[in-house]
Amino acid sequence: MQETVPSGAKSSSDDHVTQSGRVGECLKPLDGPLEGGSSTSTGCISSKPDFSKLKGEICLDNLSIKELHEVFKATFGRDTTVKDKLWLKRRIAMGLTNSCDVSATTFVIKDNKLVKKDNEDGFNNVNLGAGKEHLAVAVEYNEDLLNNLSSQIDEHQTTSEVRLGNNVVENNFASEDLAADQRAAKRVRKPTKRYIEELSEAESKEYSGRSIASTKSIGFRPLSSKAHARPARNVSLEGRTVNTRLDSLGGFGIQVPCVYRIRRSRPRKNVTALLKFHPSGMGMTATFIKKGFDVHGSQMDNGSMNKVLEAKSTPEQAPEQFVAESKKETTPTDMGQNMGLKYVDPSGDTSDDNVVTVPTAKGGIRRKHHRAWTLSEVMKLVDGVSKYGAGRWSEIKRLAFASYSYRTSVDLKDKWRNLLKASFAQTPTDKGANSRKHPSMPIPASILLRVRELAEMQAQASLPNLSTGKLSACGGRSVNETRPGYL
DNA sequence: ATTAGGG
DNA sequence: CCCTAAT
Repeated sequence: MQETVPSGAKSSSDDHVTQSGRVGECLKPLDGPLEGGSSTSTGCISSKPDFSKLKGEICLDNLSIKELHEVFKATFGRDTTVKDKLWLKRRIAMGLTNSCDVSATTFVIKDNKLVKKDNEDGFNNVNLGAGKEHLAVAVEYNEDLLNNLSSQIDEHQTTSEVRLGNNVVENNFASEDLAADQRAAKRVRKPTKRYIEELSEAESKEYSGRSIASTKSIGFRPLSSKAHARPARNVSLEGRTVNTRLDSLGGFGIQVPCVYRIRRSRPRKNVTALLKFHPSGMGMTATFIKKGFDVHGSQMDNGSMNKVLEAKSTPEQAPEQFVAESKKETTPTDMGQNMGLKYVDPSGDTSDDNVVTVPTAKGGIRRKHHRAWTLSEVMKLVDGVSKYGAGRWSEIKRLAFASYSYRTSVDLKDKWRNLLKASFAQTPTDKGANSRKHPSMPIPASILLRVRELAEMQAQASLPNLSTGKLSACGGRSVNETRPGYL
């Protein structure tokens, strides 16, 4: 590919330089666009940054956009979509020189310095001292730090006043870039109040420093605390945190930024539940899910072990907020396996949750809680409705579902709606019951029946004056006050 | 804060 | 389940 870029193809402004040969900064790039290009030439498809691109003198002016992209990748460890040549050059120059001072329009990088080609300085700068290795090392180092930091940086540059030496410059650029890319990708909608609430909640929990599972690796806290100028403001939009995952790419130890989402937590009260909280069900495999289901079937009495996770080993799989802190040490796969093996304690606490990632049509992925309704829960719901009437869900929740910290009143309502639908849909024909292919939810017919009865009663109760006309407008207050279960 | 509905 | 509009 690189041969397709003849020297003449570039602007004519440069070619004479090489002929002068006085210093020869651009010589190598022209022989083979980049030193080592021949050795790596076949693998243009390689997805990992090729640091050999950074060796030796770099004459950015002679590079095609494609090559610039490669250099960019080698420099920053990530791809860019920017097509602007000048931008790329400047950007790379800034990255390599670790400085913003790249006012020049032609770029030759050498020994960590920017060399202007028709400048006498170039001549004086010929001494190739001990620059090369330093360059490569420096790049890698910067990259590392950069990713670490930018992972903690919220996308709105709250860190602009952070001082961490020269690297700050670089980091801000990185985040700015990242933000730009994402903006181009998609404009996410503003988070709702609830999102923000729960996020901050999750964070405060994090800070409250509960003694979490044994394997919690701290690692990130100290750094992050430095990185945030304003921790309170740290919550990024749409509830995502950017973390880095250590990729073992070709032994380079490159850190690839990836996006996690903090677990959303429903429980707002019930502190005891929170205390018993423990991470579980992370990185489950398909077989594991099955296991979980079996257990569920055998003793579907507590709401704790209905875990349904997608069988993916992707990093965003990790459910709990500990994800934010566990990386570096354990690769995602490691973690998944460990956790998978030690799936623990389906004992009946009503507190833990789990997260499922749901692919969105727009390409995004979002996580949602999912907790299968157990039979006991359904029963409680049903007789809760029978007692207090459908619609009085806050009541039902408070009285009949006190022990279940999840299951908001809205959940109850939704479930009831679904039950109604199910009960009315399936009953007419008995065949319907048999025809269900999914072993998912047996749906005890008895309950369904009861649901239907209740539903009818509710319906009648809410239409008082049409019936016998005896009780309608008399007693307490509203018509809803009637309690079908007792009347 | 709760409810009712739509998605 | 999630998200919103109405109360």
